[in-house]
Order: sequence, then structure tokens, then C-alpha cells
Amino acid sequence: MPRDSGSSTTHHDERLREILGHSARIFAEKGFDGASIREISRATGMSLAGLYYYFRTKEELLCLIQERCLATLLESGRKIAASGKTPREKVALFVRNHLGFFLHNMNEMKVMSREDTALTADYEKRVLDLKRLYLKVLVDLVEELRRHERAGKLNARVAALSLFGMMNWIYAWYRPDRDPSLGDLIEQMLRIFFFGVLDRGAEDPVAEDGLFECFPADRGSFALWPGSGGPVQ
Amino acid sequence: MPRDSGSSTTHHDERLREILGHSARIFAEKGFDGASIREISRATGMSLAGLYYYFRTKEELLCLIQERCLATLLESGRKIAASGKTPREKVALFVRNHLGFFLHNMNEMKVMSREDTALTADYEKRVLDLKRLYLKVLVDLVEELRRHERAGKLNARVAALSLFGMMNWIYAWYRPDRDPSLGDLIEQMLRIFFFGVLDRGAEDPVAEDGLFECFPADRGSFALWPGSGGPVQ
DNA sequence: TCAGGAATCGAACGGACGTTCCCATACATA
DNA sequence: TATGTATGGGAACGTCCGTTCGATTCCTGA
Repeated sequence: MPRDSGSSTTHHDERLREILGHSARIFAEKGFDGASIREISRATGMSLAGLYYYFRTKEELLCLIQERCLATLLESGRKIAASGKTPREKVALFVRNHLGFFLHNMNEMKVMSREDTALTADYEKRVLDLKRLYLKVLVDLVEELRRHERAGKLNARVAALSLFGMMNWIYAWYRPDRDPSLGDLIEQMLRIFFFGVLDRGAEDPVAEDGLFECFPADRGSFALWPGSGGPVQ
Repeated sequence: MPRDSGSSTTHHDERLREILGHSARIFAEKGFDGASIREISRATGMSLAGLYYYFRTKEELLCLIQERCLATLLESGRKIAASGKTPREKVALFVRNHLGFFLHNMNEMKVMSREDTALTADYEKRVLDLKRLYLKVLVDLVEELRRHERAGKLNARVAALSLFGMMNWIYAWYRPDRDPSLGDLIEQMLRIFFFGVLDRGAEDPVAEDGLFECFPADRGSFALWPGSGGPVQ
């Protein structure tokens, strides 16, 4: 059979996606080191040896989860940066995209936020490079914003990383039943980042528009992401 | 010998503090599950069995590290809340205190930020209660700020947790050799939280004063903390 | 000087872990 | 129907882990 022929690759890819989804959930619950392959085996209904047909080591499994998240985020972030909008709108879109993705892929993003030292050597480098590129997109956007709006002395790196801190910390506290809806949460964080908590509402909030639709009524896919809200593609 | 008599207790406490310091560093490097008691044994120069004279289980060791941090932070946070200052000043002091403590006890605070699910049962409850109390101090301060400054519609819980996110994320990126000094970093985060990145410098920054001195020239103790900048007391 | 608790140690136990070996099946193609 | 590749499993290997046991040394108070 020709390598990479249609149906076989599809089956393989789909199975791998299942495995990555279960793994992300278990890594999120117990941490990378605390989770065991045997647990993933139980969750997926596959044998230990069967799992190892889809990845070489536990570390590669973690790397795959992180890489797929970051690739998706990087691609959508770059699309936003390349759009013809104002800097303020672009930063707002970046935040909406990152947070929307985060909250729809909480397990994977929790793993990404927490397990930042679990990878070594080549795996570490691959993920780190993607992280650096993704960070650079936001830093450049903030720098652009600073020039465009003549905002005061502002270290774009510190501002961007503070914003990432706000957003990536969410996994540690967000509970849908007691906290504001996903959309409200995003807009509140945007407001804090742009105007601070002492804002008295003098400025207009940053308008949302339809181009990068955030949360369609059917709670389906986010316009910038492939797939349909399941585990990361 | 009478229990708890002076020199013996001192020796015991000091030894425990050493162990906690090494443990925090190793937990911060490898994560709680990734670190082994044998590694702590190597770092401290003590035998495995010798270590277990100072704690009952590895989990208790983690609990001790976290409890001591939180107890110190909670106490200083409450002192700030009870001071007669304006809400804005109190929030600024809280941030300076938290960040200053964080950056002077990076290992312990990294462990606290990351290992939020490693504890179970009683240990979990003890730490969680302290965390809730500490969070409540900041939420109340933000709520007070909102009333006092008539800031717009603001969810104090979301604002407080966004602020914690900014601050607690630092361990993931701060490198003293490339990033702003500790003092500058704190003031930038304060500015973002109060006025946002679009601030054009119209408002005065929140004045620092000497009562809760942050970073004395000798880099010695932080006024609100006991001890002298070593591992958490 | 000596009793007795405080502090520490070497060695081991039982278990869980990541990974691998070798074999069985499914299935598309010739 | 034959056959090779993709896909999966049972059982084990060697290692490292947290923890404990029994014994020893240290040190202080009487």
C-alpha cells in the first residue's frame, strides 16, 4: 500500500488525536510527572504497547500536545497581526483569540502553562522556539500600539508578559458556574489591560467586529482555529 | 531535657529551614512529582531516613513550604489592609509586598504557583484555606478601591485574580539580566493595573513612601517580612 | 559519669514506572 | 487466495521511587 494513502492516514491521525486529548486531560489533572502511561492506557482503552505505536516516549507525547497548541495559536496570531486593523483592534483580537482558545482547550493550555520545564533537549527547543515566536507577535503588537497611541514609557516585553500572565493564570481559578461568562471575562481583561481598573468609562471599549468572530451562538468553532472545538488539531 | 527548650528547638528549626530551602529549589527545578527525596538527601547531605525525622511524608514537605509562604504573605497583606491609607495606596502596597516577596523567594513561590493540585485531603485544605484568605484580602481591597474611586463596572474578583495572574506568572519569564530591575518591574505592573497600557501619564503614579519599605539599599529584609531574605521563615 | 531523649544513618521493602520484546490480528493490494 | 504492512496486545525487564526498620551516635541535664 502506498504510504500516506487517504483512509489509513485519516484513521491514524484520528486515533492520535484521541490519545492526545485523553493525555492532555490526564496531564492537566495530575501533572506530567504525576501522570502515568498506564493511566492513559486505561483512559483510551489501549494497551501500553499499543500506545507506543503512536509516540516514541512520554516526553514526545507532551511535546506533541504543546506543539499543536502553539502552532494553532501562532498561525492565528500572525493572521491577526497581518490584518489591516488599528493596533488597538489587533491587540484586542489577539487577546480574544488567545483567551477563547485557552478556555476551549483548557486541558492542553493548562499543560502548556504548567509543564514548562518537563521537556528536554530537542523537544524543549522545538516548543521553546514556537513560544518565542508567539510571544514576539504580541510584543510587536504592543510596541506598535505604543507608537500609534503615544502611550507613555512602556516596556513592551513586560506589558506583553503581564498580559500573558493574566490570561494564562485563568486555569488556576476560572469556574464557569461562579465566574462571569467567557465573553464578559475576556472583555474585562481587555479593559484592565488597556485602561486599568481606575478607568471611569471615559473611553469607548474596543469595538468587536465580525471578521474574527469570537463566540458564535452555536458555540462552534472559533473562526481562526481549524476544527470544531474539540481537542487541539 | 525539657521539650521546646531554647537551643535544641533552635537547632531543629534551623535544620528544618535548610531542608525546606533545598526542597523548594529542587521542587522548583523539577516539579514536585519529578523531584525525589533522594535528590533532597544529596542536596542537604543528609540520609533518607535522617530527612524523615523532619517530616512525615513528601506531601507534608510540600505543604510546609507552601504554608510558610502563605502565612507570611497573609500576615503582611492584612497589615496593609488595616493601615490607615487610601485604597489606592493600599493596593499599591499590596502589590509591592507580593511582588517583592515573590522575587525574593522565587523558588517557594514558583512551587506555590505551579503545584496547586499536588496536595490532597488535609494538606490541600490547609493550604487552600490560606490561599482563600489571602485572595480575600486583595478582593476586598479592590472592592474598596472601586467604591472609593467610583471606577466603572468592575468585578473585583476578576480584577484581583487578573492581578495575581500578572504577578504569579513572573517566575516563567523573569530574568534579572535582561529584564527591568525588580523595582521598575513592580512599578510597571502597578501602572498597567491602575491605568492600563494606554495611559499617557496624565495621572500621578502612586507615591511610594517609607512605612512599608520595599527594597532598602542593603537588600536586607522587607519591612513586612520576618527574617532576612533567606528562605521563607 | 551516665541515663535518655534527640538526631542520624545504612539497608532494605514493596510497588509503580517507562519502555520493549515478541507475537497476533486486520486489511488493502497483487 | 496469498502477502506485506499497519495496528494492536500480554507479559516482562530494569530502574527508581517513597517509606520504614533497627541500630547507632550525639548531646544535654542531673
